[in-house]
Amino acid sequence: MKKIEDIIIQGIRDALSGTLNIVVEDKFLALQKTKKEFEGSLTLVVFPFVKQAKMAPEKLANILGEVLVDSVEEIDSFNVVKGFLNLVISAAYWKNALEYISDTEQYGFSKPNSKPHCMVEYSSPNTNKPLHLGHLRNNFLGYSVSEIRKANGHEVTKVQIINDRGIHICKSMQAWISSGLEETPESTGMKGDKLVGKYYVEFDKQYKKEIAELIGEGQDKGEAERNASSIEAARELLVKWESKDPEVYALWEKMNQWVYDGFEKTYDDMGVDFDRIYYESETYLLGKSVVMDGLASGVFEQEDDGSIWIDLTAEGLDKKILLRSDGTAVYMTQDIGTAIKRFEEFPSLKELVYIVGNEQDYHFRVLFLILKKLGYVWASDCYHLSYGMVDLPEGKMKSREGTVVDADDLMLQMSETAKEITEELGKLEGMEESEKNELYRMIGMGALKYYLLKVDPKKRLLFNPNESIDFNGNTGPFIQYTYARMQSLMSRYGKAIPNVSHDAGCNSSELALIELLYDFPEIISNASDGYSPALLANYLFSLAKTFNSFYQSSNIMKETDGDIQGNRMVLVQVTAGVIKRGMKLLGVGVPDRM
RNA sequence: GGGCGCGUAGCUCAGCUGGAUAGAGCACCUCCCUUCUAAGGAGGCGGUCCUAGGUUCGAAUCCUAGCGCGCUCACCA
Repeated sequence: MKKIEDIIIQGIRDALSGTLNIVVEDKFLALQKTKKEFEGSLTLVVFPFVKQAKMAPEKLANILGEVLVDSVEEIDSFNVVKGFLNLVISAAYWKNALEYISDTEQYGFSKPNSKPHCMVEYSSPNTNKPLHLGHLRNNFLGYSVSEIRKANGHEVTKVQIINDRGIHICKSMQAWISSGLEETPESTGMKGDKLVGKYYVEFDKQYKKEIAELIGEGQDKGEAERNASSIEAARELLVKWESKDPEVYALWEKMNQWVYDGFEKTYDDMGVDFDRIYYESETYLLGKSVVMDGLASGVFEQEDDGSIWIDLTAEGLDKKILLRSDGTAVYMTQDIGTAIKRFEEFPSLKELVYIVGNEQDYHFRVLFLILKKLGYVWASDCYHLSYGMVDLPEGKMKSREGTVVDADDLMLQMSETAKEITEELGKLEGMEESEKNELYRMIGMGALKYYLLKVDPKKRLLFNPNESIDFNGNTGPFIQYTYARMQSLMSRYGKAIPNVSHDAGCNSSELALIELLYDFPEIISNASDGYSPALLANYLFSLAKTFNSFYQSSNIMKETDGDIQGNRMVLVQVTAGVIKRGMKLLGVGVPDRM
């Protein structure tokens, strides 16, 4: 189906070159949506070429309008306000559009795997702590960005990297050992990640205590932090781990496994998945060897103490360490190795997207620059989707102050809230208990995911745990509710949805809905190119709102004209389809009733 | 201090590569369930778009400076 914008632009171009005998640059020939308070669907701003036309804006707009109405079949009428030419598109065109939408399978989506292969890295947790609210935003974003890109035709590989080695996990190990309790998830009934996290907290407590004691004995802060016996023990574990001391390695494997088991449950609850998992312990050695190669080729330089650096001062950045003097790897080392490994493993890869918080902006600038300097041409295909931190009303989440919002707790709480609200409304008569529970989860998770996804990823996000999350207004449940209403209409209608009738008239609320549905493909494309589930979320909200308005103003079941009723049912069906598939891209399910 | 980012209604946010009287949701106030699910709809109240300059026919949007906030500049991750 030919896009109305293209038809009109062509018409305008013809009118300009014909009647007015001027040629206008393409960039000025952009149509915009007509503002609500004016009549029409699309608007041309004529200011940019009044000079060329040597005419007052209004006169020019009127002339163009008249020519367009005559020459372009799809334009019914026009009106001019100052230099704005508002065009009214014929109902016939919109009915054709509706028919096209209704007849098009997977309307709005592009052919699978028709666009470049893209890898999306998200989640990327450390293995010493359970997942929290920040991870939720990360995971929901990563999943949704991936699904949106798929819908837009990209081949997508979802990956995560697990920071499974390093001093952090050694801290948990050290606290576990020194407790002497031999606690396991089985013996305590705790989720594995929670148990390991508990020991991380305990380590920190003990460590702080020792520091205070050492300071009391007259050491300065830096000394005390270095000399505390627990950190020395943890450091020793790390050294032993690197030399693959069997006992330490076994404990490391055991405790990491506990964490993985715990994470798996959390990922399952989140509804996210991965095609490939990378472990830092598997990639840091490659990183190290690449750094050594870079040293040999002169990209990097070595200090007297043996540490290896890159000097980026010429690029306006600083010097960055790539390998410690004792030869051990830093974060950057393994990230270099991991990126290379990925492009080797997937030769078709055309893009690597990192979903990582904006606190690491600098890290990724440096990483991409290093890869470029090392001569990897794909360095420019790497993109850091830098999302804003999730803040609480009192500021950052701080584990020390116990303000970290745990992912498992929050998800559970959302389902419970959904249950309370649903029971209060009491609309689930006759539904099975298990079905109800599934619904509560769907609504609770819908609220949570939508809440975290509706904001532009790049912006910081404020989360107020007390006010929690709304179920009214611009929310997931609002959209789910609208969908449930549509399902109710479909079952009430009780017969097959007919084809679009071209004879039936269209009221304004129907037209508004068709026009929005018409935008869906462009929204998918924009959300994909801009890595922004928020664009899709806000679109779905306005679609739901527009539907509700239509629902309220145009009674369907009571409509006596069969053609009109049929067209309305087509609208219901098509809107439901767009909402369902759109929400799925956000990772949110929609219920048949609620 | 250097670098990066942000500052729109009481609150949370939309406003894409400049376009009309700056929009939603929440909160507050009016109406609308003997009518397809009121988790809904219709309307009202509410804004010097941080400030000051500049570019432009036109600036919330682009440029410069200032103010405020955040992140970052580790042999941490």
